[in-house]
Amino acid sequence: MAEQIQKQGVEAVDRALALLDCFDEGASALGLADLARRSGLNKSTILRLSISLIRAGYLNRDNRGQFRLGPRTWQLGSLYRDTFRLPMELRAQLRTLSQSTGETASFYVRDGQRRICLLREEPIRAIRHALKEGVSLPLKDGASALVLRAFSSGDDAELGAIRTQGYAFSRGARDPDVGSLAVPVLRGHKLVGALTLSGPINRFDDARVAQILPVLLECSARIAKNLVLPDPEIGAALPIA
Amino acid sequence: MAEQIQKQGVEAVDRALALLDCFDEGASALGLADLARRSGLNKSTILRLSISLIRAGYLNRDNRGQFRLGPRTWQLGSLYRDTFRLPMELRAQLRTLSQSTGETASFYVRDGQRRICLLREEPIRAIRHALKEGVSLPLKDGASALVLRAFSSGDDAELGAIRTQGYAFSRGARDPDVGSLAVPVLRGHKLVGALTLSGPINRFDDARVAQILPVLLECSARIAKNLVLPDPEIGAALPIA
DNA sequence: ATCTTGTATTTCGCTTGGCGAAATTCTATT
DNA sequence: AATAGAATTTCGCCAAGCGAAATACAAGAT
Repeated sequence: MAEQIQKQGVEAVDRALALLDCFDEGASALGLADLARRSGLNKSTILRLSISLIRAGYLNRDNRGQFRLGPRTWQLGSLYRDTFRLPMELRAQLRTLSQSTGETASFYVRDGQRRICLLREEPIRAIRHALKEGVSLPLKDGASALVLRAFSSGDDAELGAIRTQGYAFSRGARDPDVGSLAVPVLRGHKLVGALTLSGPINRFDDARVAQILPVLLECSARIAKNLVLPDPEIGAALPIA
Repeated sequence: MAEQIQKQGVEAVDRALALLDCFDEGASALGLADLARRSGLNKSTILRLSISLIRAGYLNRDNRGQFRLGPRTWQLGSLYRDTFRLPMELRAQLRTLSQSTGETASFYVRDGQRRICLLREEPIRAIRHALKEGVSLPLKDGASALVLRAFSSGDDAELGAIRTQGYAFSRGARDPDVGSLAVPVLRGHKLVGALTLSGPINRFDDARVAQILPVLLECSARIAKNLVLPDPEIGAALPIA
């Protein structure tokens, strides 16, 4: 009774993608040895895989032979973002929202059983919620998670309350230091994403919420007005299982 | 003397990445059959490869079984973008630049023998230069290409002129309908990228250039001032050969 | 209800792609 | 020159993964 884990997929591809996973904020350039250490792969394997990755533009090698991410990642990512057919002013809206409230404004979309931070704008302020674009978070806790679930077709349960009040508020649910307030952005009756304001928990009390909620709602309405009509028919993807 | 093309890299990886290439503006959701047609791969191969791609988040299947790009693409892309350590206000700067001039403002970086449009902001105007973020263009023609080459270490030749005048202007070099004006953004003496304004060729005559060049230069200076000091040591990547 | 057509998924035996230890070459540093 | 650390190439063995074909599923049409 050795291994019961079901192996599926294509090994070589798993490994190649694992190489890309080696990069992160702190490591934007990695030598062959670094990559080998981080990925646990044999150097010759890495070299072989890298040929394919480089050819396709996902990876690059600079002057010194260091590996770096390639431009294709950004291109593909942009394509993914465009999938949601968001109005191009959305970013500007987030920015004004962030400036007028002094908190981090972000836009989340649902992807299967996760939520993705598609866009984000931070205020210029010492203490603020630092949030990286692109991060994938669980759909379990947090104001945006609640909104995304409450307004998704299918999913429902006791989230009816949120659906009627039209917003969600959470204090320290996912991260004990963070408070957040989220409202849905709808195209007709279909959910597009969640518009969220978040910051240090102590700044998010009931009084403050009462103060910023109207701003948030008004912004959401403004965004919805600018959504192009053709519905991309995205529909919540199936759980990645 | 059959085939002389040198085969290298890992076949399975090439194929998996080829799957991702099947998606584009017009095709954000593809059925298995579509994918097979576009990629030329066997359906069972696609299914097998897709398991790995889905597991890693590069691909997704929606309710109807259609394939879509997954969130990891955006995450990786954002990581690539952050590699350049650009000030977060850069986007806002582009926006004001675009608004005050009425043309498309963009920021290009060099990546090997190509230039990548990292960020872009378009004006709200009937006729404008539509440019997609993430696109990779040759380093041959266009104002931004000239700037990127003129200010890269190593590369030089007769581009000295551009280096001394501090900007490049091009009319219809790459695309016959487009005119563009570009200036470098420098961190110390090292090139970070090119700041560019582009639009329909007829709006880009000498008089106009004289008018917008100062705005562009001033914007570049403002951006440079906000660049965080630690140089990421990017260095032009080697040609993809 | 029964065909029909298009699409998706699973099976399975054969073969070739690709694995990785070790040898080799490159490039600093002392 | 000598040493060491990193990058690259070689090559024989074997299982990973290929794909044709069979099967299952879904949606109209009759």
